[in-house]
Amino acid sequence: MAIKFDVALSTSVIAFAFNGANLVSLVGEKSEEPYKGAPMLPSKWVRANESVEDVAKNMMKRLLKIDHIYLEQLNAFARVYRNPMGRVVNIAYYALLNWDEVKAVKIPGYRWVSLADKPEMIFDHNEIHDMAYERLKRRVKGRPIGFVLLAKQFTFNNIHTLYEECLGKELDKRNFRKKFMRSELLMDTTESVIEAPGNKKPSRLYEFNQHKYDKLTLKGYDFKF
Amino acid sequence: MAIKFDVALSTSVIAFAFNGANLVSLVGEKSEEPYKGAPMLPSKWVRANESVEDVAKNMMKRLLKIDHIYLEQLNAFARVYRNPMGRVVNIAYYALLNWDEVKAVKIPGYRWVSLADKPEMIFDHNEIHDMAYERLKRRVKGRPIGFVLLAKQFTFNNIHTLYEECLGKELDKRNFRKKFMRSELLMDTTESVIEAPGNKKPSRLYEFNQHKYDKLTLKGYDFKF
DNA sequence: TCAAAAGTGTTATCGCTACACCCATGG
DNA sequence: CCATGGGTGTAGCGATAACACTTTTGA
Repeated sequence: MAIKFDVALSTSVIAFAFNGANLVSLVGEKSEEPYKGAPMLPSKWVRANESVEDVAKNMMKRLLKIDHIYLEQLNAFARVYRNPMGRVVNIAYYALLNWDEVKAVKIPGYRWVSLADKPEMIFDHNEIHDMAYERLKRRVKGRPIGFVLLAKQFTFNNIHTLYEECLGKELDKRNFRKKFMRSELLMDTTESVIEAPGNKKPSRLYEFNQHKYDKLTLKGYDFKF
Repeated sequence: MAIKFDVALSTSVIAFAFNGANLVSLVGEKSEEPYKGAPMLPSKWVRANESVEDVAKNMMKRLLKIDHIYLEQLNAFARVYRNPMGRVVNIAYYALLNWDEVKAVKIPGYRWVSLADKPEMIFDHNEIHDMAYERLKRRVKGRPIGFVLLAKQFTFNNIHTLYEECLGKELDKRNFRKKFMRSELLMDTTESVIEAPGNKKPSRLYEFNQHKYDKLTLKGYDFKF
């Protein structure tokens, strides 16, 4: 049977970041008709001679002015009629970003939205986004991804809130700290900060232990909260 | 930017079954040049108006003469040069099959191989297969998939061996039984069989509890062996 | 009656959960 | 000196892991 090169290829990226209080994701808008101006995930066409992952990576790097990004394939979305213009296979990635690196960047037509404020998007992009969030929730349990999402130094509150956000439920402060400390992923620094303007007592700052982190990432461990 | 419909689409399926002693998977061979006769995963081209999942499903149904199959998307394989004939995006699925339903079917050019005997395959099919096996290992822990792989009735030995095979390690007989029983997924039947020709004492047969199974599948539980 | 596989309990340890108060600091 | 969030410990319980002998049956 002869090959028929009659399908178009696109890629979308669901980029998550954590702004200290909420998980946020990047939403763009369509620049052309049809649906011009409608919310959509950051997406790009992929040509026959381009690597899908590279296209996705470069799109994000250009948008966010960063030179490194954590990307993972989410799924291929390939329903026949997902795009009214023709058969488009979308290979979607999900990305985790460090908020400090991206919060200052202003990109016309793009904005960070919390999960609660996520707008209706075109095509099957809502579905893609939902799947990415589900994946994130699972990943949080299986890998110490917190460190990708947090700044180099962070308070215990930061990481505690992050986990609560990702899992969508409250976690006991003491138990959480104990478990995390047992993992030896955190290193105490001697520094501390006043997190919020009104706060009185400063919080200690932590860094993460890259060595331990690499070992755990490799093995794929099990944090069960 | 105008859409370019210049990519070809294919699908491959990694079909696992459990023959009572080993996990096996289905390997075919290429029917045309180049690489005619070379081992490959069961695969099909997908036309612009076809659903990828349907093509995958129907391929397996026709091959194995079954009318239902458990299928799950594994990943999209899309490297530019994965196929020397041109840009082919492969959306791969992994399937779990009941050995009793498929063992008798003889398909020219296809054979079941144990993981140890898996041959070198064309393109990136080795990589696809490896990823499928990794997925299976994770799924075994997270869901009671054993029931998809086993016949309607099975001995405790069957399910014990299956889990050992999937996880690639030995599991204590008594602890395994206790844990599995606690889950209430198994129902004792009054029947028993002589498993192997030489065996003396017959083994009790179990069925699984569909009701409990559905609830657990839904929740996505946690079997930690 | 023997060989072979089936089937069964106990104990020590570890991790999880639930829960409430003191501490340090800036205002 | 007080208000605010930061930081800490313990006890009970349930799950896990390690471990070896008895039972049933066919030959």
